[in-house]
Amino acid sequence: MYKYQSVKKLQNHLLMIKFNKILFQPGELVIDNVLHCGQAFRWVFHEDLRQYSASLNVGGKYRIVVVKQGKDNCIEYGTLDTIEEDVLRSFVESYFRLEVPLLDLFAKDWALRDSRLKSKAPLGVRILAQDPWETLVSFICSSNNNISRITKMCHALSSNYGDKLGVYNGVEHCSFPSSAQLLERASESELRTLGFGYRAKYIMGTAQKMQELAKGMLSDTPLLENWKKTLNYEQIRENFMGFPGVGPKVADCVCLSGMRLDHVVPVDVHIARIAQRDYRFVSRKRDLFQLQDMYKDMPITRRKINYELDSIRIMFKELWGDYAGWIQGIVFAQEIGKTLGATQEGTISKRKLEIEVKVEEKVGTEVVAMEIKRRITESVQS
DNA sequence: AAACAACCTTCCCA
DNA sequence: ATGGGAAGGTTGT
Repeated sequence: MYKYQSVKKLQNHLLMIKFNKILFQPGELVIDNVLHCGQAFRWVFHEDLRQYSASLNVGGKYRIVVVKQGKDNCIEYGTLDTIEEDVLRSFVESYFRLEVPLLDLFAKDWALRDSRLKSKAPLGVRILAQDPWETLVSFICSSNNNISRITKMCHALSSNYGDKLGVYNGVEHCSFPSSAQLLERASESELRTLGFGYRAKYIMGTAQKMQELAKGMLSDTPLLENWKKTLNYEQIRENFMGFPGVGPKVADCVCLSGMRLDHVVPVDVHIARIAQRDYRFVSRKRDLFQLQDMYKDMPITRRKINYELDSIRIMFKELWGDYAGWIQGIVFAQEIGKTLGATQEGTISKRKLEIEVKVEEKVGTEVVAMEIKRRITESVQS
């Protein structure tokens, strides 16, 4: 009897969350695809509610945010927190970069620049505006690693070393730890016992380096945001590669998904394969010399860069333009397919799901949607 | 500058 | 069932 009541109470509590909507064109944003394409690792999927929840840095403070895909071309968002409605709304808009017109850019710019894209659909895949410090640490975890374990590691960081924020639908949410909190609460050996492997040293080293850079002043996200005000992309990347465990790929991921540098194309093994297989990329001596000259005053970049991969990045930047990183996100998602997510029990299961196709309205016929789906399945298998 | 082994752990697949 | 290989790389030689 009591049990039943408490369950009832819990459900009522859930219902008390007020969801608000943000409307957009059909296909502008497909949450399932965006949150599973390997740029965000701490969203929890609630299968029963068809909702996602996470703790996110909203204006300098981590808060629980809940989102779900609405029925008619919209996202619904809510929170347990006491945030003013317009603050949360503008946060969600900027987190999903809704000011960027994905479909327009795709049709009127990207597909014209690159005829290979004409046969593809953006599938609502967007680049997020994530917290820079969390993005930096998350992608340090990503090196030579699979998404399943990266997800576990990011959750382990917040639940072990972050601040408790509250429970949503049975899932406890914690903030992502600051560099100071990591230094205070974590250690390399403990991280190793938590399964971080050799990345344990990188994470503690990066937290340490961040504290040194801050010199007691601004640190973490505010410090990294300041880089954007005074430095160009190459300088920002040079700075990021000053952290241990951060090479060109990780630095570029943080630039794109944490610093909103939309033209940056992180070149991993898959993008390199696509460049050679689909775009007939061959490195040219002249380009490599040019790059060496460009980086002559950047010692860290010179030490860590792979010139061949960097010239792939530049090829795509020149082909795809100011939003090259967004196109990379779309191409990558189609190459890899959707992989996994966290369920409400906290268990993370590998499940090779097809990318959901929700572009029927836009494209028109179901035949086209089927064709896209078939192509994705093909690319996942290969 | 470029190539290559080593690196932690987990998951997948033969 | 059991073992090699890969996973959105980085580091040191």
